[in-house]
Amino acid sequence: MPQGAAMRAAGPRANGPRRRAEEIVEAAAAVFAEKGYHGASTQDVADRLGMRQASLYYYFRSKEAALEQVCLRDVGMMIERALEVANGDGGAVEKLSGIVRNHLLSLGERLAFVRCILRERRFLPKESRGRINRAMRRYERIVQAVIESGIASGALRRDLDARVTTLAVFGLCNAPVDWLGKEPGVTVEDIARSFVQLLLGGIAPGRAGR
Amino acid sequence: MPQGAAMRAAGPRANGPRRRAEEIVEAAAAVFAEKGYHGASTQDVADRLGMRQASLYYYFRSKEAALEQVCLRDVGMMIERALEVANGDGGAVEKLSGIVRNHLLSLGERLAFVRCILRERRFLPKESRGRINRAMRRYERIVQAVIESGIASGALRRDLDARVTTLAVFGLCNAPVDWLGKEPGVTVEDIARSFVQLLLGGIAPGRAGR
Amino acid sequence: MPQGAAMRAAGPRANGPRRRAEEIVEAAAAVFAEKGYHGASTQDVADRLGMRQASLYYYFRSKEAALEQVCLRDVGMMIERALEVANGDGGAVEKLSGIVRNHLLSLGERLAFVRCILRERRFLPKESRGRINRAMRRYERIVQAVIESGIASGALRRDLDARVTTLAVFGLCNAPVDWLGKEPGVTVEDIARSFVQLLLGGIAPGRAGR
Amino acid sequence: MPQGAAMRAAGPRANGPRRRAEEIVEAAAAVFAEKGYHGASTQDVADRLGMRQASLYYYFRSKEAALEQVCLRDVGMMIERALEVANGDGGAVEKLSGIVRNHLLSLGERLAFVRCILRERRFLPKESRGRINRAMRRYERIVQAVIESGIASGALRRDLDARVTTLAVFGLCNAPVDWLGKEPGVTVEDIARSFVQLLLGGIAPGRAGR
DNA sequence: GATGAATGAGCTTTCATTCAT
DNA sequence: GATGAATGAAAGCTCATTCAT
Repeated sequence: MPQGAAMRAAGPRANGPRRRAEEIVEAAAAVFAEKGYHGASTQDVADRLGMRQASLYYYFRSKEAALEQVCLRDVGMMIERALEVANGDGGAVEKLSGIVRNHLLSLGERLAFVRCILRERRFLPKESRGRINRAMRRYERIVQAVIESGIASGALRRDLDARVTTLAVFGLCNAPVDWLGKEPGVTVEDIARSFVQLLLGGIAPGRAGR
Repeated sequence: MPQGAAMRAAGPRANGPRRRAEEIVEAAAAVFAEKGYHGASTQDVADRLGMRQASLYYYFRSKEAALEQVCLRDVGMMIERALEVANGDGGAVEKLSGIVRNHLLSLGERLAFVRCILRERRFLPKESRGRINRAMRRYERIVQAVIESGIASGALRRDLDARVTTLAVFGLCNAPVDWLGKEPGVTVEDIARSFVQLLLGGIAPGRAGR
Repeated sequence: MPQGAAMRAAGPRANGPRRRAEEIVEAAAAVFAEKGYHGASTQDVADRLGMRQASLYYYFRSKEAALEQVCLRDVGMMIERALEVANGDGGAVEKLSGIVRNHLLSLGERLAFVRCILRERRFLPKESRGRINRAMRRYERIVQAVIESGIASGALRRDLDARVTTLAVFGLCNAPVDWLGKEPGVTVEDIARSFVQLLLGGIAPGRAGR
Repeated sequence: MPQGAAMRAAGPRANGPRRRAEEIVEAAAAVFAEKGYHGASTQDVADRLGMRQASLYYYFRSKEAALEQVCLRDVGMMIERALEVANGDGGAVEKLSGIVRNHLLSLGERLAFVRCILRERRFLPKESRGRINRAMRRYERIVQAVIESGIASGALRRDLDARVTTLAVFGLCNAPVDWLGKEPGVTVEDIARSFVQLLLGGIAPGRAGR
């Protein structure tokens, strides 16, 4: 368990000053992911940091503001990774494989954050929720563009509905959020390999003349 | 609150006494699905029924008990439907198609309930959460058994990992919980057709000799 | 001290149900008057009633709402009394005397309320503050109209500025809010008599030809 | 809050060190007058100075100490002005006019301070409140002495109650604290003239033989 | 069956204050 | 002189729950 132990600061101030805010965002992500935004208290977050609850408010205007930070933290990075792949060389199949693999890698590395983005962002107030949603739609559009161009070029099956396919890809790739780490013997790499295999070829054996 | 006059709805009343409890479960499902279990108050549930908040406690011992009822309501039905298909005639491909279609139909009909089962059951206390989890695992096992027999019989690709494939099927089929009704022009039927198509054949065109 | 002792309810429920809200308004008035709105806590109000603090919120949406009730409670009555006099018989001098006397009587009877109206209403949110201010201005206008008609008729000195005179009358009549009950041997009746005497004749002896 | 860059105002700084404390007293007076002592935060005071909140504590031991400074600041000056007039030449009528005029002038010049003295001093702890109260009573006694001697000499009406008259004079003279600056077209000079006129002659026309 | 009244526990947030630097 | 960081205490408010009626 890479998170349970040893995170109590040595005294007040042990890391750089900018770092403290990030520590809080990380603790908030972990706590919100575990208990849900509304099920978690700011005290829970403080406990995880060995901090007094009131001190959190030195760094964040409100609990909501902390959730917003959590949700914004990695969205940008995931989009950039996807964009790089989408703008790189290779056909639609290679691109999609790359995007899926990257997505699952991010998910494995930053599970708490992704959980918050997917499940807790809806509790944000309208405005900041809008900001996250726009980012997510940008991400979706990148993937959908790859799929559309694949369909057009014949790299993907011509009878696909691009929109539903995009939603399906995301649904599939986000699913591990619910069970990652709980399925013994299943690593992110396993999942990535299996999902790519499944997405591209399906679960039925090759259909020669279809 | 001393708010003088009445508010009794004319409609809902006049049904049997057993029916009232079900109305409450339905209201709770809707409210918990919309606001999250912890984000919803019992007052929210009462409001939706034109009832006083204290009256809910005539029907339910606690908020948690209501959530448990919500989560248990349809799980049984979904399992039965899956079992029927699994025990019926046809190969693994047909069975899987049938199960996916049924699942999506249930999801479309009882969206609020499924949302609660998927997202809110984790807030139940250990014991009742265990009960739901056991039901879900029974459901999964039915599907996994179909997949395993399909792999064994060659109806499905032999290089699949049955466990991950099962998780993938569920991940895919549960995904619409997040966007059903928000994607204009996409019906449950569309989704079912697309998902079956995708699951079985993947998104890349047929690969003759693999 | 007509308020210090014996107000603890015998059990829960001892007075009528509508009465409870009024008791709270009265307690709030007393507490806000004594400690200032921001210096008083809802706990202080609850303590004075032998009630739990949370129970206040069964009757009032917020601390601010309680202050609003306090401020609105007697304003209407004071205006009505003034209107009655203003619309009654008699010259401007008699009317003004009557209004001053009534005002001081109200002030003596409902000291805590008047203190809140005068000192604490400014802490209300814009909207409800506006409501109180409008009532106060209506009150002022009644008095100013009497003064203006008095000046016009010659019942009052012709060289007066009606506006400043009105403000002066109110300033004088509200002043006892700061010391009523603290000046030994000075009753409301004394004050009323003295103020009328002063207002009408001033403190210098009669000036025959001015 | 980790807010990187500077905010030091170019203007205020560069004065002597003693001056800074006075700036703070002035800012505190303005803020306390506007929001009330308990409604104002030390942050509000710091904001008004472009200062960090913690820095205030270099100059003042506590918020209360700042209020005490505010309340003491001008009381002495007002008393001295009153004493000068009281000990000067002229009859009671002239002296009273002078005192009233001076009081209103002070009030106009130092509105925030006077507001705090009148409305906020009651929130001081016993001891320092006592100090202010003693000063106020000294002030009152000076005025009351003038009134008493005026009554004795016949310069003022013989049927007056000296105590109530003193309270009335103060009540009247302090009233503008509530509306000064909000009554369009009314200057301190107007008020002074009107109040003297009113106090001495009342609002009814001269009564020759009373 | 249903509700008005009440409450204990807990929540987010604010704030005056301290202190090392 | 001034400040960033932290904190204890308390505030207003919400909420699930209880209970007499």
